[in-house]
Amino acid sequence: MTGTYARHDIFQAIADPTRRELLSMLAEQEMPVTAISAQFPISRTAVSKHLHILSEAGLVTERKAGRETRYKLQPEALLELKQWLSYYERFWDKKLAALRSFVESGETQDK
Amino acid sequence: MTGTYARHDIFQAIADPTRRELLSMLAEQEMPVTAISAQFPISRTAVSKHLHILSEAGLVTERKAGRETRYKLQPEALLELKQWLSYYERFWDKKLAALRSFVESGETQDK
DNA sequence: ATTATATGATACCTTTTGGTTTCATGTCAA
DNA sequence: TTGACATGAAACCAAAAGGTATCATATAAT
Repeated sequence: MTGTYARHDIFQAIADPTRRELLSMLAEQEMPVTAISAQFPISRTAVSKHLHILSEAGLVTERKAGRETRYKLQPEALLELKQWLSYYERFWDKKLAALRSFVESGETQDK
Repeated sequence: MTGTYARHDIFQAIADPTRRELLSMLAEQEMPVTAISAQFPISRTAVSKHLHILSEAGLVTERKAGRETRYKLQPEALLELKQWLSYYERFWDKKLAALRSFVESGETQDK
């Protein structure tokens, strides 16, 4: 955590397990920093830095409400990941198809 | 890169841009280390380390063939990522549904 | 007005990461 | 069997990452 939050992309953002936990915690409820960090063994400052990284990657939104800052999930940001993944899905689909036809041809031989 | 490759998970593995490039390069063809590293501006050793990390995460397979080691994509490993993502898809689906009904109710009022 | 709360900003520290260079080893070819 | 090629392994390095503690500031509550 560098202090100058220099453009983390979504892949880096979700690489950290703590940040993935943060995302799941913020999926259903909007929460302020103190309430969030109470759920973690690390300091409030550390949690706050993770939240900034997630925010920078567009995965959560920050909203000031009086003296607190409330965070919640911005699920649309995960679309980029979904698209990245979809490119590779065809490769595992291809392998599954190959396996299926192999099994089927095996059955044909047996009959 | 630590030398002792201590269990990288798939999220860490895909966090690095070089490693993501490696994956796309190995998606179609199986390739040996030297041929792979010729495509990158970094040293062969560095590429080799990235390949080990990907291999450890199950994203590529290593196969020794004579004096060379050939790598290729193991696309099934990405299933874990797909499952993680699918949990969040319902959140953005929910938002889309809310938006749609808002737009529709607006149209109703206009008529 | 004064105190307590919620958070951000800084400075600092340690470990991990991504990279390099050099050396060792196994394999192929002449 | 000697040399060239493909890799792995080790030692080392600078920068980034994750974390802490402390200080400053804005907002609420008494």
